[in-house]
Amino acid sequence: MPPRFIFDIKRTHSCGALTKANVGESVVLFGWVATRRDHGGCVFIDLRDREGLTQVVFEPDVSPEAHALAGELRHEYVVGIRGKVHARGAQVNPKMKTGEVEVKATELEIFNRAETPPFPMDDEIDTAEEKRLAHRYLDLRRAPLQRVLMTRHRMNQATRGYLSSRGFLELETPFMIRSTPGGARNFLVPSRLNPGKFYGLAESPQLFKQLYMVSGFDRYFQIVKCFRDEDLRGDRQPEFTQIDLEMSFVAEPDVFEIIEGLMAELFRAAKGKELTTPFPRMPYEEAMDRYGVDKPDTRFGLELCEVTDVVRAENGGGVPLFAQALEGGGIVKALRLPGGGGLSRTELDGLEEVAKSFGARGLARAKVGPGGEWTQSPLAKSATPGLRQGIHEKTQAKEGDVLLFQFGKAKVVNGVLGQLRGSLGKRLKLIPEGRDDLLWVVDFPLFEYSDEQKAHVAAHHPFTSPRPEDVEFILSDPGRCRARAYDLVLNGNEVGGGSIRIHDSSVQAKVFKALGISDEEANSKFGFLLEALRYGAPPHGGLALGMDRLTMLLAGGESLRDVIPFPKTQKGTDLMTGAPGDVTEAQLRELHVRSVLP
RNA sequence: GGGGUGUUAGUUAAGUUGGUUAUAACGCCGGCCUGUCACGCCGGAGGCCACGGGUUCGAGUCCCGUACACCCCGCCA
Repeated sequence: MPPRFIFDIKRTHSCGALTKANVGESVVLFGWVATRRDHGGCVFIDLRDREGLTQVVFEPDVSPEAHALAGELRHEYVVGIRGKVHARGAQVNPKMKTGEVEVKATELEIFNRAETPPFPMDDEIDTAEEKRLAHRYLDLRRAPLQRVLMTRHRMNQATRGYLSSRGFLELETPFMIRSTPGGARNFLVPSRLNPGKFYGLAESPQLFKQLYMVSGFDRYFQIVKCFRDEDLRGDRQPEFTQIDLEMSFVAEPDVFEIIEGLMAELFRAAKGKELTTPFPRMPYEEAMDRYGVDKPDTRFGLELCEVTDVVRAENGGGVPLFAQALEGGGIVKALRLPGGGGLSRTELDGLEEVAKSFGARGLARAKVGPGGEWTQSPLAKSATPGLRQGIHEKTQAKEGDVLLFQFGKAKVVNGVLGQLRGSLGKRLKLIPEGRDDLLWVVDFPLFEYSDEQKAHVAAHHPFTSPRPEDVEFILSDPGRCRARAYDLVLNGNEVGGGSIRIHDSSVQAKVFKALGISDEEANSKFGFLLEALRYGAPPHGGLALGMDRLTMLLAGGESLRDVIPFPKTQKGTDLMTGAPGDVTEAQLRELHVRSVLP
């Protein structure tokens, strides 16, 4: 029996490995046919594996058998070849990593033929994402996706290496846990053994990592899946991965130092870039004031400017809408576009549409003329000279600028202008290429008032420690309490968040009370935590990084779907497997579950 | 839950004021070709115009609904 590929003839190189140094060697390559160029007399193929491409030539005078069989090759056939490495001489292809050499095949085996793929396995394709997701295993053959997943591997390895070296233990936590109130909606898993009862899939390992601290493990980390049954976005998937960690006997600077070191490792692993540490820190209030968001993109200016004082000093400045906003306890803010006077009316109308899409009722604006007058503005007629001058001073507006205004409730004003600023940054190309800005946003409020629930809710989560000096206000004036919480922001994206936790059961009980969770409910749902905190819990805190989002930002990608191997669509379906799918009546009966369709 | 965009060969797109047989490129199939690497040349096949209604003498085109995908708001402690 002749020698057989795989069994007797082993692979000697990857398809990305051969160089001039290998000329003259006999090599064995396995891989996929990326392209074929059949000249009749001789046949070229580019053979592909995850490491790259190598040109293989079949010539009748080298091996008539291999040449004949090569005529049958098509895209994506899986083959093994043996042959000798030759220098290409004058035929070098500078576009290929292996372009200085080629392999003249003496033997060819077709391991598997392939149907014509629904789309090409090229680097750049314009095939609809829907089609790519339906055949994700083919999409993943493409080099850009392979590169992303290799980057992800390096990031995972860097995380494990770095955190282990800093004394963290990689410990696991359960996915199937008790469903908890508040926060993200849980996916529910019916319990066959306990009729009518359900597990919730963990939205994060939060409580378990705190319990590890109570147990004395001191430092924990995990690269862990989390599950949230909320509506999807380009940057939100129902199951996603966090780098989760927790530390005992620490305050904020200790967590920051560890994370800054980790981020430096991740940037190095992902794209070989060196970061400057420590990262700047910005209070939440300042972020909202200057940028209108709690995750500011500091790579460009275009900061918001509050002009409420000016309006008040001018008694409304002749603008009834401004005056009304103030009477209602609202604020007035402006966004100055330097040189925005060059924008056409249509372009400005376009901006108004953008603002409206973010929830604005309109977008008052004014072009600043040579004498400081306002033109093309609904405010131009009524605004007093004092108002204009005051606003110009505050915003440093000059001739040729455009001022955009929002007024009313601070939340809406900041929301609209903040999002408008972000969209203008991209649209006007204000973001310097290659720049990465990392910063900590600190001093978040402990509670936020929810209009919908007519109650205070935890701004971060209910286990976040208040600042010690604010503990006395937890029940009397919750809005005043600041939290020991912090977010890590990269280029305007929240990539991580965490806090110093409550390690005192009486403080924890107060927070539950402020959140409107009764003693009974707290004991029933979080009794184990309150109890654990009574048995000697160390001061502790930690943070979780959004691994997918981080990979997207570091490896490049428009959406999380570009960095998750098998992602869900916006409706949470898997176009390849058809999940979620039907189940049988028998399965439901066994689970004591009945489905009631809308 | 709300708003927007889209759906035409395997893929990406074109398709005029509603009017004969729905185009093109790439891919695919067959033939030719010994230096290509976006190989080339010749020939060919391939369509429930997303689905369901409606208007009309006539619908890919107009109207209504549905499905799916994507983007945004709400939501995501």
